[in-house]
Amino acid sequence: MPSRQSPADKRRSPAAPYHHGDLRRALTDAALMLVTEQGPKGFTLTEVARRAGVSAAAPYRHFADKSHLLATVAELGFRQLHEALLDADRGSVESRERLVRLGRAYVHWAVTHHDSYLVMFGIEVERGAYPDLVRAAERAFGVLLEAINAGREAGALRVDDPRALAGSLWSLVHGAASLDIGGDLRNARISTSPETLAATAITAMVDAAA
Amino acid sequence: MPSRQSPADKRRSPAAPYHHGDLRRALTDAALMLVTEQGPKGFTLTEVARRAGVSAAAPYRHFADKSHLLATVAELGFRQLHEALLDADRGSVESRERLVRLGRAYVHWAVTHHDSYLVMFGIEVERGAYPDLVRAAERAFGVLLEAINAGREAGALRVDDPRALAGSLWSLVHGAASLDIGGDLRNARISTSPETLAATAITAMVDAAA
DNA sequence: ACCTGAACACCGTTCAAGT
DNA sequence: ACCTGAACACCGTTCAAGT
Repeated sequence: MPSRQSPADKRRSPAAPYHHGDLRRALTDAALMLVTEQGPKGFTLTEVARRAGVSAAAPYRHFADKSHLLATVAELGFRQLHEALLDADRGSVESRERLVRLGRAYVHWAVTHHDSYLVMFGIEVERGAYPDLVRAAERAFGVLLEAINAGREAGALRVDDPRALAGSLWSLVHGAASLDIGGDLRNARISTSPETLAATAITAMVDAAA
Repeated sequence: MPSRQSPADKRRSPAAPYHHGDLRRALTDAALMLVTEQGPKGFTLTEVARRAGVSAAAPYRHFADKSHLLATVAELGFRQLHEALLDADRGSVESRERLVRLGRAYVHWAVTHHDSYLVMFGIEVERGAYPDLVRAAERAFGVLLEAINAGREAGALRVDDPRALAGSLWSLVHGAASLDIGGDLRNARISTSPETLAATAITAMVDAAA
């Protein structure tokens, strides 16, 4: 039998773990787990509530609707991706090497977190409607932009619109990741890894601007 | 009042337009219309049946499930895209010009048929499970592959794995189209059109292999 | 303030029954 | 052979009612 608990421990009672706790947090945790387990297809608000131990109506106290909860999951994804890019950016000096590393890291994070990635770029969440989400995406994008600007200031890159180059590079890595995740590269019998697909193209693009 | 009809005209009777006709065809037509009207989000098998004038259960005589019908819509999309690529390929001779035109045409078709494109590459339909769909996609991809092979045989392109180059180019155009459709380019304040984003990168990639 | 229970509208899917 | 009608399980969402 469970040991007696003082009133201060009420929130940790096995019978009612979250009802007095941080339900919002519990829901996002459960949502992230559900997404990585079942993918975005099997994602159900009812199931998330079930896992958090609350009724199906409870989430509406904390999120406007299902999209809103998914947007929160997507935001967490962009934060993680941001960290992964910063990690990859450590110690790089030369522009080409730096951009290739960032590209590889982007694709690698995406394919190893494909379910999160699908939520981040899927049609279920209208990204423009969630300012926090847009900001999180922007910060991740900023790592790429900074690498380009650094190369430009160092004279290694000759480019009039850094955002345009960043857009081309982003298109490339997003495309490679998406086609790999969707199984389309395999269906087209392309045996090269999406990381390498991106890396060789990045090399060509950077050299063209050198 | 409607004019009398002979028994042979029964199928055109206003009260029962499709019940004796080609329901399968009527359903794919209605599905395509619904997708282009509401997008893949609002796509409902029940609504498709409603538009075709049949009960919600009727589609199951012709399609295994909702995914199967969507796969058929996706297949039609790949056929259209294939045609658009063939059109763009007419009269091109020089490799670089040819690949840039194909890239522009791909992105342009995608963004002007964004709802079809989302079905073609969305998570609702597991493409690998539909051989006809895979073949249709392969044929469209083949236009790109042929352009690369032609350039290689003409000595204009120096590339050991044509499928790898094709994969990089596909990643680029798919990424540019997807980011544009999802509103992510706008959110990131990238003002360059996705067609141009792709075109400049393609030029760089082809030149690197020249 | 936060959560439950019940309700509503709607969907995907199945199946016995009609023609 | 092809379609209907009714049914089932399940969802997203709302709201009055409980604590």
